[in-house]
Amino acid sequence: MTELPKIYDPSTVEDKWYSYWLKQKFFKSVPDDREPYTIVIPPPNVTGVLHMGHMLNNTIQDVLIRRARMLGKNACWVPGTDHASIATEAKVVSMLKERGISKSDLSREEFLKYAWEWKEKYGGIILDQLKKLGASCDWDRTRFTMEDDLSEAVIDVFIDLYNKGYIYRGVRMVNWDPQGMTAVSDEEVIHKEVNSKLYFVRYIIIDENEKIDLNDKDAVNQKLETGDYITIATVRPETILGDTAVCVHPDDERYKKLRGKKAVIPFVNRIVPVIFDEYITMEFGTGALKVTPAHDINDYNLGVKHGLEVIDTITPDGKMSEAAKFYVGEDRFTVRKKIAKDLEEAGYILKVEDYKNKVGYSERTDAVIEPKLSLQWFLKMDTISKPALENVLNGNIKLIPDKFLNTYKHWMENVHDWCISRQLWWGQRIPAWYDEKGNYIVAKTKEEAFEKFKIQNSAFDSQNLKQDEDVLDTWASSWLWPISVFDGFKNPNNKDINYYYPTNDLITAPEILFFWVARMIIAGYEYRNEKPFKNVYLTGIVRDKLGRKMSKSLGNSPDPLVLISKFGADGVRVGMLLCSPAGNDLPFDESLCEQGRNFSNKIWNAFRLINSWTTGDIDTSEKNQIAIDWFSSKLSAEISNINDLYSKYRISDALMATYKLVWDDFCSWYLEIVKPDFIDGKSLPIDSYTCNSTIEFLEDILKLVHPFMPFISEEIWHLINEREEKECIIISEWPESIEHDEKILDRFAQLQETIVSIRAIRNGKNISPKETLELFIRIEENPESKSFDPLMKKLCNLSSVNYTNDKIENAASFISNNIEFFIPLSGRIDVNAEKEKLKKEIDYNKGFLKSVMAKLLNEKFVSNAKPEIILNEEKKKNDAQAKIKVLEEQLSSL
RNA sequence: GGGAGCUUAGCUCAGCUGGUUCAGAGCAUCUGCCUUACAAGCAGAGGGUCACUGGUUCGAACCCAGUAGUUCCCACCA
Repeated sequence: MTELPKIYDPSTVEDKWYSYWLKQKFFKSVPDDREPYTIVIPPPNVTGVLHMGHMLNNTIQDVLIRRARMLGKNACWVPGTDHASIATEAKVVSMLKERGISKSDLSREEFLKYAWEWKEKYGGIILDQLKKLGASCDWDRTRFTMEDDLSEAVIDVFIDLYNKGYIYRGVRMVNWDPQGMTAVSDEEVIHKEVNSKLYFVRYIIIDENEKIDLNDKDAVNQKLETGDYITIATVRPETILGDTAVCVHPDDERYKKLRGKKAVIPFVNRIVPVIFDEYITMEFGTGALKVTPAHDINDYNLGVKHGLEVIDTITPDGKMSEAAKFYVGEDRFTVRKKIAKDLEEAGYILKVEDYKNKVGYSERTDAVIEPKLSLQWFLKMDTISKPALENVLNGNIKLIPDKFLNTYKHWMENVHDWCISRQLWWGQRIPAWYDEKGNYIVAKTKEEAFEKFKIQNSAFDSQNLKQDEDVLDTWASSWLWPISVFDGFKNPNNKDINYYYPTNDLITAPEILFFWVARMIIAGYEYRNEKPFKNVYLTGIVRDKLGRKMSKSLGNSPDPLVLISKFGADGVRVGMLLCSPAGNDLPFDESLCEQGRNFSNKIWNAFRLINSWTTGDIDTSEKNQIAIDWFSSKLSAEISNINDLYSKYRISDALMATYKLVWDDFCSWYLEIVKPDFIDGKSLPIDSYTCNSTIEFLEDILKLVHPFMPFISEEIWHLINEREEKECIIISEWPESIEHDEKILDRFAQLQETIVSIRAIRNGKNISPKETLELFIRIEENPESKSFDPLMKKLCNLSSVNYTNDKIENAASFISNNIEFFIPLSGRIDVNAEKEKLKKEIDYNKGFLKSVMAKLLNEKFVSNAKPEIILNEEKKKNDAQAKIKVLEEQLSSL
């Protein structure tokens, strides 16, 4: 018997077992005859560091993987990282900036060299951090979305989709991020409500052929004074520089007279047409709209419809362009203030109102998005997305929890074409090649492109084909992840993809349901004609105590590695899972990890107790036999309960059930019954049958605990016994639920109720736990009841258990299962207080009886309710009547 | 502007097709215990008008309608 510390110390244990598991290749998976169980990790950003969201997400994955492994499945968890084009490029740019290097000074190749250096240096950090958590990924399968094979898959898919007619190139209004200097997709724009100003600006109206000298201040003022103007409300006065029309509703009586007239753009003095369109909301603002086709999607559409000029007044980095003619080179927000002031001074502004509107922000850089016309690549979504909708709606792919079905459906039914090009360097470069005239061909290589050009035009001989400068959206590679990690593009019939695909569960955050999950499903059906996963488990968002999202800028996110060093990985895992039902936000608090750590310690000490026992040649007592029979049934019942919870993906509930099984049933009840007495400073020996049974129970319990707490379970597993090299809990068999005896469970539950009542009396009367008590039971002595006597004696510190036909005077009493119990307490009974207590109890039971009787006397109840319900009410009636009778007797005898 | 969800104990959440003493769990709180496995512990106790209002029903936390609060998603109203 080894001396074990009173407090479990995870620090040494965790690294030891993690490297042991690695050494034994327990995480490794290759196709075999077993049923596969597969998870592909949602690849974290290659530049990322582990945050609480990752912790939650990966803990859940590890729990599922470890349990599947124990269930005898071939568990395969594929790890990897995402190149995260815009986020990584931004990081590299700022890193270079610190070193005094500007991106614009570098060639594409030079920049990419720095970027790869950065990736090599920092790219693996997050995966190493996952190891600290205990993640049992098959590290030999680690993939990166920009490694050669995966990039090739992205390019091949692009070409394929282009050839199928799904990809097109077009001028579109895109969401332009002036800070990242790239287009971003609709999904990457976050709309926030902001306080703005609504400027009411007067536009002078003139007749079609009217000549007016707009530099003549007096002439202009006269126009404004005589009312020859239209007032237009705008929140973006700087876009006035790009106005090319004024628009009103054709039915608007106020503006009928404007037909055939022209408007003068203030300040710019450009003469533009007044157009009429039903798009206008007459009630909004003044019912008139200034049209800026280059900088607003609606205006753009109007422009297309009415053949308006497009003047692009804003540069890619958000400054006024040459075309704006004024304020050239100044930032758009500075110009907004300046032009407002200048217009005011020139008398064009009628009034300014406070106004709340929604403004789009870039998810990545938080810059205000500028709608901008540009030439981009798009993926047509309408037809390709159909199977992804159908197969989620029909339950072929399950969303957990299913409350996300509605939003999923809504999104998929209104899906927009996906802008897949990004004006960045870090990522897969678009395989389109241009000749000098700007004609292009989509092809994998320059040579292929050349050949294709030649097929179109045999005289083609341009040697200067240029590849598109843009790269593809990151999601254009991650949407292929479940297929590409198994090389399903390069080699679509390989052993791995055939075995592991479709994967089982995808664990991810609801925020990327559309970004990623939906698109993976689309790609799955397009390229494998099969779903990529069977279940999508959507985790909650980890928030702080104040309900705020954890973020770096708020500084409210604890460092997971610090938490692990404080509470142990097991403790943190339990802490994360304790209150995180699927789809619910998780208000994180360190105290949860503390609870997890305490649980580790509880298990540790249960083991310490068992470990301290010495066996002797003793018969098994009836008391111990009862405990063993009971716990055996209890364990079995709980295993099936826990299995059921897992099957419903109720992971926190499964954890809580495990927690209570260990803490309450095993430690507080079972061990307290069987542990040997302590006499003369020495623990008595225990019979070997009880000892062995207890160890078997402990082993099963450790197995149930293992998915949640891999380290401590493995540690104790090996402390129990010397084991073979590969005899580890991580690959042990998940315990089976054998048939259990409900009667044993019921009888023990009754016993527990009695014991709690006795302890309550002791506590209520302030009697020291050391003082023994006598118990009288008012029934005929019988063997079944008597068998519990030693057990009650031990757990309640009783000196004797007696059976009696009479009432006991001067005793505290209680009723349990319609049996009266007495504990003589001469001199410590307050008769009045007892009377009060009894009266209260009688009142309660009478009230209860009354409500039961009301039901039973109600004809409609008797005729409508199901027979078993009525029977139950009858039983309730009888029980209540019996109880009242006993209580009244007691009261009268006092 | 449209849509979806949520509201149960101080906190975080269970509560399956309306019916068992159904109002629950964990944590926190309070009381008493340093009882040789564990004070990171043991034993016990107190906490709730199930958001509000009405309806359906013999019976409602659960079904229906409305109201309020809250969260999320979608959307091009200047």
